[in-house]
Amino acid sequence: MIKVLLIDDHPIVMEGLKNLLTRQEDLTVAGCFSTGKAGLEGITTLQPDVVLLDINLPDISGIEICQQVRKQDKDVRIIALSVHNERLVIKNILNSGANGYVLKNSVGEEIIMAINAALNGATYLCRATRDIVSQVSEGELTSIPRITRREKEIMGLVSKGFTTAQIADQLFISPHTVESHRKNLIEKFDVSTMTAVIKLATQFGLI
Amino acid sequence: MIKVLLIDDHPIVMEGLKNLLTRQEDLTVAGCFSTGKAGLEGITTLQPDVVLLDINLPDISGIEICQQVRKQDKDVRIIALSVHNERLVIKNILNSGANGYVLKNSVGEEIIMAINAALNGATYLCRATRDIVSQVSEGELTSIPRITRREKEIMGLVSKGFTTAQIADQLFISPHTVESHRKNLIEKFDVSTMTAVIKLATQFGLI
DNA sequence: GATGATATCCCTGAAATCAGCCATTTTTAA
DNA sequence: TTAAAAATGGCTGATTTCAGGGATATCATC
Repeated sequence: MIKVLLIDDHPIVMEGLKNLLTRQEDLTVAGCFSTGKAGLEGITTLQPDVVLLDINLPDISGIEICQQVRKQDKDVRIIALSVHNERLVIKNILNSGANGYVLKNSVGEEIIMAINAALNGATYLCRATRDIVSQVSEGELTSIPRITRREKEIMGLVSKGFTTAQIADQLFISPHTVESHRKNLIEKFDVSTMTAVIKLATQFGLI
Repeated sequence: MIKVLLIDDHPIVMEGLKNLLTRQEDLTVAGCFSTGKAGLEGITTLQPDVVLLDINLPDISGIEICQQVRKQDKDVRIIALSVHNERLVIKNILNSGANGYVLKNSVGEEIIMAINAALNGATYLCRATRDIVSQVSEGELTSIPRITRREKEIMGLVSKGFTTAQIADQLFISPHTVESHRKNLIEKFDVSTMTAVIKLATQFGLI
């Protein structure tokens, strides 16, 4: 019996996954967790064979969870779930040690296939994702950067339409400092404008 | 027996909803649709009592569906489902004639409560949403603007980091025209920068 | 104690955006 | 068919952002 663990903060999605998995005779749902922290502990204590992991979690990002699990040298198979079909996410989650990537708007069969592929040591990517990956040469894809608390704060204010000067006023810091954070963000995301930063950050659930 | 119709493009969410609803003895799932177009037809032919409607659909937005149903003078109850908890969305969906708003990360019981409230002629808002609405005076909330195809195209390119001149080149139009579109977008979204436009557009699934 | 990451601050000049106007043509809807 | 909406193009000037260099203080971790 293959033990599957679910990590997703949407109870309805969780319900759907549970329903889907329990229909499979060779699978059993070992545990369900709605936060990254609880999920990590669950992986340690329950020792599942496969983890279905939502990327956008309220506390820790799925990517970080992936990395932490891999650091612990566990050979559990991880299949990432996401609503977004973005190059950066795909590249990053796979680099973090995931064994599959399935969009939430894919059909249930795809998830079963992803689980089976992962168990066989393969990596399953849903159709739309596969196209993207094959289109792009590896070098083009960069990683989702690690963002500091202050940078997150700046992004939030920028995305609300505040200018550098206004943000500086609100945070009681110099406009120069805000400028520095902007520049760092543009560099970290490897883009050329803050608009692009905001789009990515919004998609990744960073703001 | 209360007939419920589901419109959502995520099969897993659909599965979860179906599972949740069939556990209720007084409810029956009359139909499931994954696109707005099919959903609208379903409402006409199946005459459900309640519709659970995802806001972010691939073809027509949930808000437009709401408006169209109301224009046809149907007294079906509509409960909006969304992952986002944004003022604009809430205001707009309620103005479009929805009888409830539930976030997808809320528990199943909330959806049942929303259905019951809607059937009693009440409007149910999940907790997080209620707070937002009560915080803000009606006047502060504006509407999600209607965006043209060209404007959508411009937003997409802006969000990728292209400058006005680069976009003009790509679309074989004058930079002045691109400027016009930018200005219209900023005005339509009632914000002061394109960064804010992009954040909202991303959240609303417009790009 | 050293190292690295974070947060703070400064400068200049080029490039881009935004605000405020207006006008024409084509397409769509009433 | 008439009116409204969309897409196109234009101008000026003020404001803002971006690129490119810096520097210093703090804090945690190793």
